[in-house]
Amino acid sequence: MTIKHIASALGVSHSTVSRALNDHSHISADMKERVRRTAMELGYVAHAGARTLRQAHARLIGMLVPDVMNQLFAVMIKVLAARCARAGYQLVLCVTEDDPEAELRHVEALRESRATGLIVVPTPGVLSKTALLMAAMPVVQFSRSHPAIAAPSVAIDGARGIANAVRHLADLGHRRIAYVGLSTALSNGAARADGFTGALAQRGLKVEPALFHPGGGTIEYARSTTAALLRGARAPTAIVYGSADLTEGGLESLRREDVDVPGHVSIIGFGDPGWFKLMTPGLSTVGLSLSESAEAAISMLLRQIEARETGSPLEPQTSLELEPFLILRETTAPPRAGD
Amino acid sequence: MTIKHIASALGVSHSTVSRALNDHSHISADMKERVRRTAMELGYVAHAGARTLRQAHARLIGMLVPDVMNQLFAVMIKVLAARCARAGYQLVLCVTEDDPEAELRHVEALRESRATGLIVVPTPGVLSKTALLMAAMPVVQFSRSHPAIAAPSVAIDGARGIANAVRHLADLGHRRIAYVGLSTALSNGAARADGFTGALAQRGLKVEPALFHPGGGTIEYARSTTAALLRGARAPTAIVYGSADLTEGGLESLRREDVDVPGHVSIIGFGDPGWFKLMTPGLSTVGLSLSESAEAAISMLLRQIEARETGSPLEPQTSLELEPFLILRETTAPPRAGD
DNA sequence: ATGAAAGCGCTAACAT
DNA sequence: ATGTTAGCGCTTTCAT
Repeated sequence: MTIKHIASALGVSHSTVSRALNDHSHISADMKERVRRTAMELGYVAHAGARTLRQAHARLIGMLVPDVMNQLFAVMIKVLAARCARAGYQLVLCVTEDDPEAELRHVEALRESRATGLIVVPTPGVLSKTALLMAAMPVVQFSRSHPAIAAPSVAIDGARGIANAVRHLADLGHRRIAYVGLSTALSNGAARADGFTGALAQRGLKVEPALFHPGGGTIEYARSTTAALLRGARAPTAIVYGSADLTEGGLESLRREDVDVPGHVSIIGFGDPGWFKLMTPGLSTVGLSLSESAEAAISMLLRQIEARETGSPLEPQTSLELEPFLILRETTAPPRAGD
Repeated sequence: MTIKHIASALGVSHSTVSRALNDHSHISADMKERVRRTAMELGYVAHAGARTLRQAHARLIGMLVPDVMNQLFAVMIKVLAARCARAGYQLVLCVTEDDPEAELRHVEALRESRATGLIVVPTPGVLSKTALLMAAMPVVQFSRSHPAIAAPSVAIDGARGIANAVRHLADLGHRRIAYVGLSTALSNGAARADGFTGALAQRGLKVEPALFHPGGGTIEYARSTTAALLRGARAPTAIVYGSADLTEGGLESLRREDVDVPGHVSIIGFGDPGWFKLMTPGLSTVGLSLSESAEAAISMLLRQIEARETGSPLEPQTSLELEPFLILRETTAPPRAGD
């Protein structure tokens, strides 16, 4: 079933059918109607591949994330899916699991599909070939950014978020504050770790290596690190977590060891999935504007795409960092007496 | 940059280049190597659209879900993404938000893209045109199923899961057990509600309309229904929830009203996101084999695709229901004295 | 082992 | 307002 079949069924040329289907202005309303009806009756389904053969791009937008279960990325996907549907794009979802090779394969496939644009959470080790391929399309980096990728980014100002948390604890009287955070190999992990050490310095405290763990992103990492921290000789009186997953792991450990929070240790998490407030006691945390940042990234991408299409000059896009805000619930208190 | 450029750069015909790139057996290893190198150097990127013009399908698999934040669907997406990448397919993610019109538009787009197959969580009101379009491709239904869609399904045996929960509570001595569940307009909602009433009957209890609320799927619905239940004249001594989101809403309400669980009411949730065990007290719930069911659905789809490709007869695929299992933690106890 | 040629379904420039 | 024609980049016979 192609436009040619429709054309011969109607005794017109296939270009008339094409124009009618595309709502071209020089086609009579009557003709458009007849074409649409026959297309319907014949069960015609346009061939997207044939169309992209004649056009520059396919109506596809790619999204590369390390993980779909992460709330931040899940929100991004949700918002992007909505915006894509509205703008007539299909969403191709690629999960990298932070593997640069997988990332490359996905970007190659996206280029072969002639995807119109791309939102990417780059892996720590983006390959040069990947960056090269990305240079050929509108791209926005999300949550993390990589110097090899010449594309604007939208992220959370994690340094500010963590610094706020640390200052709050220091002002409460804590001197031995621990950090369990993302690896500094990640741009966002590095920023958050800097926020931690910076705020400590600001309050005249120095980072104790035994309490500083910017070493991983998994629940398991936070679980074991937290357990070790609690058992350590000079245990911290407060712990700050550097991601939502890490917070979950820490909470598991605290629960398992039946630690008194905030009596024994104060805790500040990162991110705010709905269940944080359901904890007993309610978890204090660094709140993030997830959908705002997702929207910002998508708008940025759409602006690039539009500029490319209209050939307009597009003012150089500047990267964006959204402000986190401290949500104080019940897991912070002055340090235990004697500490 | 097309195979023709590569061809003339090498002084060979473009069909040789095509064959070399596709690792055709009649091409010398040397030629393959030279072609690949020049393709590389010239920055050649194959054109997927042109390829699908000559082939039956594009290497795309579609996934239609109502919502990406739901843990069950998130796991499905994660597993599907991994399997697709492994099998050389791209994953097109479509979010329906349970809107049949949106669902139709997505399926149309998928057909136009010549997607190879589709995993779908059907909306309650699947349009006949949607079903018609789906009939033209390998499909498997996930989590829910709709009679208009002639495709096998993989789901959780929610009736069993809920029935187990209810029996456990009845055996503990509860007589006034409430249910807050998904709408019966959904196939899975209907099954779970049936599981509830069936188990009640089995234990010689009858359903009290005031305690039976299979009316919605949102957190907000569970929050308000739970609040009303607790305030009611003949309040329940136990509440069973019919989905993970509903459980979360119920928990919010219980927390807000500072209800003693399980002293005052026993609670059994549905699903088991990691944080359920972190609640105080630890939440008893109906556990599900999420990734097993996701894997089963994908394998089923891949088998259909393969059968279609080899033209083999494919034994009629039978739908699958996975067994849930009760996870008893600390939110169930015998009813309060005097009840 | 390689080349020549046809054609997949569509859009668009150029007629009329 | 509609028709004619020429490709878009690729795979795939059919030749050689």
